[in-house]
Amino acid sequence: MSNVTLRDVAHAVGVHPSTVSRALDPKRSWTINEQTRQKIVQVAQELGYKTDTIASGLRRGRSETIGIVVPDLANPFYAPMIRGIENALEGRGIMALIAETQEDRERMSKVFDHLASRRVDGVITAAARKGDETILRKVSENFPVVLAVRSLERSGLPTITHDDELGGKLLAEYLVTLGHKRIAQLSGPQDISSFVGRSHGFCTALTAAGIEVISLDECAANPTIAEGKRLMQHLLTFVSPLPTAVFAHNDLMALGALEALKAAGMRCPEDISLVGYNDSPQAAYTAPPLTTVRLPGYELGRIAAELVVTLSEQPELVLQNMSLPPLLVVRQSAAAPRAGSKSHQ
Amino acid sequence: MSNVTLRDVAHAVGVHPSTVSRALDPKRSWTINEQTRQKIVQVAQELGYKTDTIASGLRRGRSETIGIVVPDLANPFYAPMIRGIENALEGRGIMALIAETQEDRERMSKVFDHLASRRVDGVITAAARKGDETILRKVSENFPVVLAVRSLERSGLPTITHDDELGGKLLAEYLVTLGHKRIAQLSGPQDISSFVGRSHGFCTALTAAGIEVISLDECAANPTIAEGKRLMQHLLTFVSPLPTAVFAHNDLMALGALEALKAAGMRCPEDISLVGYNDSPQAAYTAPPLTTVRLPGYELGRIAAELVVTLSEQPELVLQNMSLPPLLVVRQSAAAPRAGSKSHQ
DNA sequence: CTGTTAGCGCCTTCAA
DNA sequence: TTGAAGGCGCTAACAG
Repeated sequence: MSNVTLRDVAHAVGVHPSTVSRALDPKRSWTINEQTRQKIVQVAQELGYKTDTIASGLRRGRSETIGIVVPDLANPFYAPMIRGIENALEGRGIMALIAETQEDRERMSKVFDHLASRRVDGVITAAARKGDETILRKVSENFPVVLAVRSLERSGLPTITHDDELGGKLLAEYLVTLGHKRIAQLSGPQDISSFVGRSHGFCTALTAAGIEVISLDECAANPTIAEGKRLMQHLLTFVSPLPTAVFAHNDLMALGALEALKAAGMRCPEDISLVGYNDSPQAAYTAPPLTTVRLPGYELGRIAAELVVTLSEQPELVLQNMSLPPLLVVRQSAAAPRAGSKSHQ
Repeated sequence: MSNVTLRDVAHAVGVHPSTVSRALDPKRSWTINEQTRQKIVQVAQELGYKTDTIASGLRRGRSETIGIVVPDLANPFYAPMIRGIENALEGRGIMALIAETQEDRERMSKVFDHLASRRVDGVITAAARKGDETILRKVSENFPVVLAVRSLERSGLPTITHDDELGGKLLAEYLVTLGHKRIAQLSGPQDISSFVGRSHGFCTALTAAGIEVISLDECAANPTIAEGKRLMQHLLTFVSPLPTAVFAHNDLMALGALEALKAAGMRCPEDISLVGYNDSPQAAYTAPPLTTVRLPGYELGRIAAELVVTLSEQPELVLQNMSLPPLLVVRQSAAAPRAGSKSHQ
């Protein structure tokens, strides 16, 4: 039924397939007699003709497809970003192939193979980790690769990210303002730029305030709920006296930390204040609602999409990397330390 | 760099492209002399040859691509389902094009046009609403369309869903067991099968227990946080005496309802018990943690993916629809009604 | 303004 | 076991 081809339409109208092809392509339809064009359009419509993107792509060397690579589909933070990308794309008739690395380099490698084999016009990846430079650089010889959210030092790849350093600083200053003096952080994997940036901004700001951050001797293997929970348990067990405030490097880890807190009979923010990062869609609905930093995923997605499309059309273009500003979102998971807590010191 | 074609490999080895094509296809490589085959495989590897899925697809009439259509990417409930689908697909070298309808029929129509134009081998849609029958039936003449989560009466389309009726019943019985007698529901759109099923199972069970459900005169336009909030506000304003328990037709709506409750100074579950549906990833982390019904998204995704692949290979196959069982997940958003509340009666 | 020709990269005949 | 030929559906280049 959708096996209607250009030839069928051409035959029905009584013209050559090329003419149909031209008439149906906005960029070339002006070369066609207005009357013939209208007739072609009409007949095409009636017959239910739809351009075969595959065939067209083969001929033109473009697939009108871009890849989106995310670390973890279960992390709700990526939903807005994906949406931003798709919204930017749909107007251009481009569709997105979405794949997940699960923070595993081998998987990532396979994913990029698949995407390459499909001749995508470009890829946006939010899954870059230190050590991926070689793979990504090689891949980017075939099509533009845009780094989103996570950057990669000296990879030379165009990057749309977010000022994690400043975000960490905002959080630190906020906790200091509340009166906290014993402050810890639950670190995400240090081969991911975002977490390095957050950590650095956070620590620097606290040091400037004369406070030394309590960091565990361990980072999360992955920035997930499970790891957040594990690290918080670790902290509760081995750190004494306990901190009055904790910075979990993303909202997912904060959720896990919250769980550990509850399991240990500690209340948040009464006993320990907790802050996260990302302003994931669910951060406003946790118990207590999470104080966090907003990373504008939707906008970031839009921009990354526009960038990758531009690059796919003009590969030589060298564009400046872009960094979006963070926004502190104050909710209820952080409060002033109680006198009782303070006395621990 | 990845412009390595069959011809290049053939040239390098000194054989005909067909031979390379055969040697590299597991299903036909047995026709090839083992030595030549090994050499071809090796050279292909060295040159970095990757099958051009586009060209191959054009020739074979398969794109090794399937479409996933969801109503709302921001609904975290779909993440596990998408993951289930992708996991089932990746072993077969199939990739997924993901698109969102935002519960809008025109968008859905466009999405299917795009997918058809890309010659997908099949589509899994979780976005079906009453009235979509015509479009979907027509589309399914071109490639198999599998309905996931939401069914469509007399559409004749293969469906992997979940027993919403039973889910509603479980919730009703649980609330009755807790001692509730004044019970209301916040209904999702009634042109979506899931909500009809939930509502029906819920009401039937309550009627059997001699309780009449309080239903608002209005349903949610969409099953979203915003609509859940609006309906709960509506209920708090116009229903008197207030119910002691409320069933929000999905977790997102429950979140919104929770927000409205808080804004009105009511506590959950002390003043009003609340239950949701789906067991979305974040349901365990709300305040209070949400009592809900688990809809096994991951499994559902896997099954739907296997089904659509099977159908794409054997279109004539008629398979039975499948319905997965619900599971009541008791957390803390529902409790026995307080004496004070009861006295309202 | 429209038709002709050629070929994108692959795979499926058919022939050797 | 391998080669040759043809064409999937489309569009770019060249004629006319």
